[in-house]
Amino acid sequence: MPVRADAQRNAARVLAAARRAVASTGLDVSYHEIAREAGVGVGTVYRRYPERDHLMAAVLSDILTELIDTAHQALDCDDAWEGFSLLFTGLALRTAQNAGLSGSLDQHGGPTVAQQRHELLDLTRRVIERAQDQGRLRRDLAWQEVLRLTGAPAVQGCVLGLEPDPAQGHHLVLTVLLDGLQTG
Amino acid sequence: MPVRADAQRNAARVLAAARRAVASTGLDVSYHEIAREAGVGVGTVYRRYPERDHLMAAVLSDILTELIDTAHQALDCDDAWEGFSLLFTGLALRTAQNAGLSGSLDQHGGPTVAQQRHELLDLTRRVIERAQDQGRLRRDLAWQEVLRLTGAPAVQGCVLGLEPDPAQGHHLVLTVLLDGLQTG
DNA sequence: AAAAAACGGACCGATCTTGTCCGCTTCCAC
DNA sequence: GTGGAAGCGGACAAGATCGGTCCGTTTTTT
Repeated sequence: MPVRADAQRNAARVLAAARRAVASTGLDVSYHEIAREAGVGVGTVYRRYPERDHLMAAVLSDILTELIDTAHQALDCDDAWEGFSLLFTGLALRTAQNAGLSGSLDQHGGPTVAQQRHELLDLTRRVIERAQDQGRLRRDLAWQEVLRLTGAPAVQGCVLGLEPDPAQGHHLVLTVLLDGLQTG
Repeated sequence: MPVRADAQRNAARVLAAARRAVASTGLDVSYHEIAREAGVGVGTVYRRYPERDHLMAAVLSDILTELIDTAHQALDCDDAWEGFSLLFTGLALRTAQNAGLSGSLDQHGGPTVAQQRHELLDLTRRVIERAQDQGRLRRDLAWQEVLRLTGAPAVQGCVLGLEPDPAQGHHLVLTVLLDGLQTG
């Protein structure tokens, strides 16, 4: 007996809703809110993911899959700087969108997530080192340090009450960061 | 009849605790948590600040006072770039430390806070424009945009699980940002 | 030493979260 | 069609947390 059609549809809805909810609220978002966001009952969410960690692992895996794809595209660019910019932008935007995630990837998420993260990390290192080899990217920063900079645009707001324009804001930070990362 | 000694001591404790609590949790931190942090009973906190807005105004005013001081130091520097770097670093660090504040300065905080913010904003604009006049700071960014960039290092964590080294991390982001902001 | 001032935290009601349970609905096989 | 299994939804119980009060106790001052 195959999986019922409505079950499959709802499973997709729940995962998508969970991604949105985690992005806006953080990893500690409640099941009820995810259910509301998905337009299903809480029971459905609990039935699909009896363990909170499984849900979070699914969400994280979803995000990592997209990033890994971007990393492959970056490696396919002939121009190493172009590839680096592409991946750096992708990482920064994802980080910003999922600011609530913090560093808690370790706790939640099983071996799959760990493996995906390792894969992404390896791809990223290659993108960065390649750009450095071509002399386009500052060499005074280790690749881990460059990576850490992708978190910079994850700005929530500003003490000074300036409206954080999400569309232009990110673009602005990224421009200055990339200019700062380029070799003179 | 003068203010009792223990009352004075506790008032200071509460304000300091509130600053710490707001910095780590945000403006919506609970009175109970502030009391716990301060090592006093909740009653004491409520007695001192019956209105939540008054407490938050006190906290914000405390922070703004420090920043205004930094801004004056910046204007005192003969080298405009040096002054800009000083203020930019100060703003960025404070922003990072108080990431939870978001843009909600407007709601909370009375006229004093508003006035202080205005003063800080004005000083900052002068520091930035002076550096641009001396040809040391990129002119393709309006001063408001430069200011917005100070929020960039307010990184909570990284999707990739790299430990966000608070000491070195900030320094790193700031270095690259400042390099990106400098004129070629 | 006694009055005044301040303190602490138990306590109350309201709100929010986790997790369960069961009557109702939807789907699939025949 | 139709019957029964699989899935659904959301009311509900139990626990945590929050804002805010109140009063017996401690501390300070005179």
